Amino acid sequence: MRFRYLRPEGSARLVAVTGKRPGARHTPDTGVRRTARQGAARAARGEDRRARIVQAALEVIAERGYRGASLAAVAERVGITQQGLLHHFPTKEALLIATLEARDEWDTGGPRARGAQPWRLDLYASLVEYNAMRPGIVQAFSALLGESVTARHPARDYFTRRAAAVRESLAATLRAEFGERLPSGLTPQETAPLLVAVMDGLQYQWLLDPEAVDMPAAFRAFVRLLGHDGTTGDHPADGPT
Amino acid sequence: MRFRYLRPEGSARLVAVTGKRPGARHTPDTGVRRTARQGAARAARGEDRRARIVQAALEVIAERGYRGASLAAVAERVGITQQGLLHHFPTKEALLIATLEARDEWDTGGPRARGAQPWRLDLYASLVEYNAMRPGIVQAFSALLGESVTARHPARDYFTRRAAAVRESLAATLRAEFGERLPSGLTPQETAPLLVAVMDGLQYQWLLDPEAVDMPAAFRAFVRLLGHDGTTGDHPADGPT
DNA sequence: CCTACCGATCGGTAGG
DNA sequence: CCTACCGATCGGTAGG
Repeated sequence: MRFRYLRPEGSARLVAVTGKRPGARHTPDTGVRRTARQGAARAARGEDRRARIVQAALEVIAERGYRGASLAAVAERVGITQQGLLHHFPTKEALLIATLEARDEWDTGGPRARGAQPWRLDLYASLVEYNAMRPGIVQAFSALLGESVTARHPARDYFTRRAAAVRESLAATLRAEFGERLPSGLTPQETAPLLVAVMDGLQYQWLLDPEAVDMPAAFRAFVRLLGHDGTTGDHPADGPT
Repeated sequence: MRFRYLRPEGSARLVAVTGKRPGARHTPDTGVRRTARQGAARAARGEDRRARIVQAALEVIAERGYRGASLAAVAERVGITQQGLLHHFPTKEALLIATLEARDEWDTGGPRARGAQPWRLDLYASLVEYNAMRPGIVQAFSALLGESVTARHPARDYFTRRAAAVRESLAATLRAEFGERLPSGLTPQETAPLLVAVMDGLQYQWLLDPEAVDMPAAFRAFVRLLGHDGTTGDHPADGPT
């Protein structure tokens, strides 16, 4: 499986552009004292390489899960050796952590700011719609969430904290929009875990059978359900997102 | 982790009771012509052994997922060799299939009858409550569901079909209870995938943080949400299950 | 970031 | 030809 949303350019192409072939020794500046300019360029190349490794790790995790993902497969996809990979990420677990952190940065448009104001509810609907356009990332994180409930999984703590944080953020969002009681009669505290469950659960149904499940539409239906107070008629239209 | 809900008796105990020690050769009936009675007892012992292997497989899958589960670990837990295990289940995948089928039998009290009438909605609430008492099984199947979205996973087809079947059954249940439009305004077809998502999604939150998430209460809140028509007051009590 | 490796363990099969 | 296993080991691959 390929994830074009994850790879704007093929790694083989990029290697060709930089004039670097797999198997070639690094540029022959050995023994030459490095200038500041060279150091900066080297650091930038390292950053780029790490980002491409994380992308490749996401792809391999999507295909085989974390336990099934070999460092060799990730390295091959990037076009480096396994030991080259271990230069940037000293252990498999370190690579996983970097991969988990990368998603948070994509989702929030940067490292999550401390004390950031809670999202509005329609921002979650937008996120679900966005996710429907990047099945590779959804697949990787759904596989990781599933694995994370097994014993001593390195992503367990991440998903536990994340779920709690999203529940809290959602409860605050619901409280801001509806107060202490939603039109449906539920409290924000009761509703938040249901919203998280719907988001996670719909992803599995959608990944397994995209034809059968319209994930964004189903999520919007759930949001409608939350706001429905029984007085807006029997046949509500698609309503505001 | 131990699953006392999965193992009413310890396997080591059972071995002692039957007077069979691991490593002992089979009973010395070699060279003696088998009677029909001996054949029947032998077959019964085979059935029991297969059931215990499936239980052990569920435990190991709960701990390590399917890809991480080794046949050796399953065999060790049963107290037989890996080759003894492969006598009963010729491949790892055959063992997985047997494990998946076993859950359906437990959940429905036997192999699912053809054309069985749809469950009532409160039967699903009971199932969620029952599941809260057997975290091991929930953990195994949550891990499998997560893995199943990865490439060429042997349980993918099972989970795809199962989700579709449960959606259909739930839609029929909702149609029988509410007709073509629920009090909330949603249709049975819109609601069914949300119910499946809530059941699956709540399991992950509950497994990761049982203190933070009351799975049965959350599911009951969702069922209330479905039946709520905006006219039952602002503070509905826990309501009928 | 390479070649050259390690201790161990994988799913599955051999003959008896 | 069946069942219920055994001790030993196959060719490959895992993370590091």
